[in-house]
Amino acid sequence: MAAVDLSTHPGHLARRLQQAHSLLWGAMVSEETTSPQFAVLNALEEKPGMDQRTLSEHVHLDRSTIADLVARLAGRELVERVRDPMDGRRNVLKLTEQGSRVHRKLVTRTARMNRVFLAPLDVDEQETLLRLIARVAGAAEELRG
Amino acid sequence: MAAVDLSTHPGHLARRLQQAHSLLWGAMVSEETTSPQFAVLNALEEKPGMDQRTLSEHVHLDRSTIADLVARLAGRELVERVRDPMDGRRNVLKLTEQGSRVHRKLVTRTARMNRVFLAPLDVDEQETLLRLIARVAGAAEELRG
DNA sequence: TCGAATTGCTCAGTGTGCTGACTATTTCTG
DNA sequence: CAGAAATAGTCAGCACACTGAGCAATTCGA
Repeated sequence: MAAVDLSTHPGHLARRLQQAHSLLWGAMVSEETTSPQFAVLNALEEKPGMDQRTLSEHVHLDRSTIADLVARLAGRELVERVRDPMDGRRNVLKLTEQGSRVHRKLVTRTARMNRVFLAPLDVDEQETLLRLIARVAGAAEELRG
Repeated sequence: MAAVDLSTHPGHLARRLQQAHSLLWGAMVSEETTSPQFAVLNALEEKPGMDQRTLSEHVHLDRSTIADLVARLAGRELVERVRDPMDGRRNVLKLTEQGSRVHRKLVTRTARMNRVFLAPLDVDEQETLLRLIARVAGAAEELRG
């Protein structure tokens, strides 16, 4: 059977998009703190005191991945992770002073990076792209909740 | 500083899109053969005899990742990898009989899966989404070639 | 032609991300 | 209230994906 054109395959394109993004992230935002790590810092800035399961739902990562990721952030003392005295199963998470500082710094940089990343498109197209991706991803996430 | 809305961040959306895709891939296409592996099989179906560097450019993965990936495919005897007698640096790659069979089977399944994946959008929107992603990813890839 | 640069691959190390199995704790139910 | 079910987290194992370092083979240039 003949080979297919991968540029019509959303999965392949999604991977390329993410790959391109992480390259630019390393150059323009941070080499130490990755994009998923930023997502975690951002979620904890918004809602301090979350446990890991709640956090994993917020940033759309599973519990194992969150555990690793939080452990790294805790190791760098950007996140504080303590056992909930009310419920011994939960880890309660919040940003440290330093974590908050890092988050603040990255917010400005990611804004700048996103502009550069989307620069090949005009403003209407940028809005369309984000909306369409969100619809497809959202629909798929809903299927398996 | 206040937290930002990650749903306006293309990197975060790209990750979610890819994650949703790989979930559906596992359910509708294959549990053994991943989407990047399919990309490799597809490239080798189109151009047998490629070396790993050329392959890595075709599927937009770096040499190390390709090496791992090809090793796994070779282990499953879907790909044949032999040292080029003309140029002792190169590995010459091609599909085995079995690799070709697997590719053929997955082509039909991925087509079906892509339809389901993009079903939340109408046909115009689907075309737009693919085109916009390709433009952003392509532009970024060009920057660092 | 011989040394230097280039090229292709491999390897170690790190991070992301999943599944499935296991542990500990809490909650629910008879 | 005791046993069962549900919940939160951890751990092992696998795959993807990158960087940077190193090795072997080829090609280029003085």
